[in-house]
Amino acid sequence: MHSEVRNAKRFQQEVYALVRSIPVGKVTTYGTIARALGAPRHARQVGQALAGMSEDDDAPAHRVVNCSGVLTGEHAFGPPGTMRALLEAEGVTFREDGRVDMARRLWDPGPE
DNA sequence: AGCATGACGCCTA
DNA sequence: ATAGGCGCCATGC
Repeated sequence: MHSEVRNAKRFQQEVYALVRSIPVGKVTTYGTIARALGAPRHARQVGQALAGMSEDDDAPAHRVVNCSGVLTGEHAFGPPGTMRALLEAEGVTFREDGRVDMARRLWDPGPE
């Protein structure tokens, strides 16, 4: 157990905590989360952290999309269409092209 | 140590 | 508006 791994785990926990505060009906992005955590160049690591989430985690990871409103984490929610269904059930609206309407649904906690 | 991979995002044409 | 190129950085082999 090296310190690098510990830090990665702590980062992972911080990501989950922030994801848990995303309001129902809203979405945020990997980059937005990274910035909020003071690590603006770690958008990829945010995705990595979510990929490592265990089944029983309560964090609503389906509310995290990429900066274009594309559901890039869709594959982690079982059958195709599941992630979108979860979001629509919460009132998230989609554009005709299948992307989330970011202009109206983006949630940004800002730097803390 | 080097190379590939990825739930990313900015810049450019 | 959008597709490609490229920078970024943790992980695994």
